[in-house]
Amino acid sequence: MRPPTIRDVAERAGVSKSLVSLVLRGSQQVRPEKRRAVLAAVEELGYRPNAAARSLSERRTRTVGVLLNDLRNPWFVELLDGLNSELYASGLRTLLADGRLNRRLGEDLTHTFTELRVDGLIAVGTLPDPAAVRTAAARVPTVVAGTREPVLPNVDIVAGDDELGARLATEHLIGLGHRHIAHIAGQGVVGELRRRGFEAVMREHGLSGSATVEQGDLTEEGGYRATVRLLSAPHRPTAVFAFNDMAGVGALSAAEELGLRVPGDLSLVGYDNTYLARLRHLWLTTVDNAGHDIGRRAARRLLDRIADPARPGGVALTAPVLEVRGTTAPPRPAD
Amino acid sequence: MRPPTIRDVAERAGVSKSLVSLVLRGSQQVRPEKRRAVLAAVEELGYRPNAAARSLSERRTRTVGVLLNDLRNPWFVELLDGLNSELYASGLRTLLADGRLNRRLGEDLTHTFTELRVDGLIAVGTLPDPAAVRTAAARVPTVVAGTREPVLPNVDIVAGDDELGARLATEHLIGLGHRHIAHIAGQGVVGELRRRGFEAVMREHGLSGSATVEQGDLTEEGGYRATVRLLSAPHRPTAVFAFNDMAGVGALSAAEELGLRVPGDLSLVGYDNTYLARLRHLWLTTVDNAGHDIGRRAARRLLDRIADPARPGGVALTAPVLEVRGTTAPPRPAD
DNA sequence: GGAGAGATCTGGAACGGTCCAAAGAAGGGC
DNA sequence: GCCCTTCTTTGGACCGTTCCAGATCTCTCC
Repeated sequence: MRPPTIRDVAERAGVSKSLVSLVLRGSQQVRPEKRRAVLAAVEELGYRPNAAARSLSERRTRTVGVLLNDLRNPWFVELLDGLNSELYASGLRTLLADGRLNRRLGEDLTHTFTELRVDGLIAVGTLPDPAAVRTAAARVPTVVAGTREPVLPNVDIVAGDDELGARLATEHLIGLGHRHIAHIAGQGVVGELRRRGFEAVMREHGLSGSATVEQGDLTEEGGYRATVRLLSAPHRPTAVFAFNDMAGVGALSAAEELGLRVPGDLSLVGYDNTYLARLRHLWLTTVDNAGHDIGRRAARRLLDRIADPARPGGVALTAPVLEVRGTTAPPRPAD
Repeated sequence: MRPPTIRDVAERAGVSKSLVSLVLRGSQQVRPEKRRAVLAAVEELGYRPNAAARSLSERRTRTVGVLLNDLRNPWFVELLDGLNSELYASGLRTLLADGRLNRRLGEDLTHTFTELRVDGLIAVGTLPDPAAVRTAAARVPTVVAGTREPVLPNVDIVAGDDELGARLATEHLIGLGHRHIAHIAGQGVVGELRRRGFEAVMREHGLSGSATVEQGDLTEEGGYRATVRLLSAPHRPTAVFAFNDMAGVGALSAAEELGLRVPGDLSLVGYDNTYLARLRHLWLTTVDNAGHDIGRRAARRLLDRIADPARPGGVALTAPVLEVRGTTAPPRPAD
């Protein structure tokens, strides 16, 4: 009971397998009656082409591998959405691998992708093993999306302008009248860039002295802990700019627990404008990092790179936009 | 500049391609020195087997297709996680397709999977096009996870016991002393089952008269709207059991906006125990639906079905557990 | 009626693996 | 030294497509 092959179809339609192949690939050089005969046979047998055989022969898979850091991070999912839609429109399917899940395996996921001979590779976010991306990029057209590293010879980078985003958030808080502002920092290059933007703006306004940076991580828990530390310090900040929305929500909880009202006693800005920030009950002021757009641009870059693998790599930054919601306000006049 | 093939490796190692194949598949029948020579050649050439060629010849792909409803739903992601880990352990890789994204395409995703000749198929959640699952299931071993339909001849179903979960939530509220309880209903079979569980328990306690059902959907927005309607009615409920956590969070927002305190003035229960419910700032009492566990069980079912495609389909339900957090309390005595 | 030009159609060689039957090598017993 | 058995190794068929060179058909024109 094997699935029918192109030969079965040919036999049924009374033509050669080559003609079936022509029909299926939409050739114009086929007489209408033969075309109909072939299509009828396809229908009757329920024939489906075998993708493995096709890609073996064509030497390409029309498939792009996506190496993702963490599916639980809503921002990545949004990026993925943009990526998918653009790639799909170009007839490429997408193969997803979550690196977090298989962290132990390290390089293994790129191994899988190279064995599958994917036509391209997209690395989303900071990955556990940058070396794996390097070796993969030597074989397959590769684009890095949503982060700024690793920087590699023939690899494009598509990301948000994190430094600018951090500047927007900080300027907003200063504009409201805040002076003593804290930043909950993230990890990796992205964390570094956002911190740098924060510090630069504080410096420009002569507020370096009242700028605090507390290390957190990408989770709610990390944001919570960092905020507890910040708010128990002798001279507490009146505003907190968190590395991302998750950390921002953690900060919200900490403030509440310590009896501070947001935004009355404490202003709060997140980052990414995930659906978390849009939940009415949180309604977090945040920086919109345009995940969907970044995904689409990464896809287009990859298509260009597949067409011309040797083209020099470049960095494309998307400008983020501040999204003001309910967690920011001027500080208490008494302050 | 083609990637090296098994023949290149054979030539370099001074053996036949068959021997290379044997070494790579771990045969014990190879003399150690030859094995070493082959492995050295593999290393030097950077050889990677071609998955397409292999699956063409082996007539299987060691790949499972996962048809997902919506990656934005955290519960599905958790299920996926369980699925992945179990399948990976059995040497199967996972191919993910988000049906929501490609809704217009309808059956197209199962088409893709059948063309790829995946060894198995997992349909997660209520899918836009159940007919597509039916036709796919006729060709490929299939398991439905996280929902109760479609019921098909040779298809297993692995899901949470939604009716039981709803009963737990309702019993909890009644146990706290609530009498007038509302349910925000979801869509599809799952919505139906949870509503049924709610209504059954209310009836058993002679509270049918004070049970209200308001239609919502799976989103925060839907939960918000439904709750606004519920709370503006003349005889407002003292507790709300929402179809899922998202809707529960919407309800939380609505209550707050109308000046009701949770859980003081209104108790609230969600469903799924997603990370949303675990956010300290929300701290939602909810029903843990064991997504990870369901994923693993679905994977095991699929493995069994791949081994014996003709085995009769069955339904495996996981018992959910109530997770009491901060949004439920006894009603105001005055009530 | 035949040549020439297109339009259609076909056989067979890839593509890169797996697997099987059989060849070759090595060891054991007489 | 020879035959038999057990290990190792190998050539070649096959998996289901695509693609190319050439075969065959159909027309048109002289």
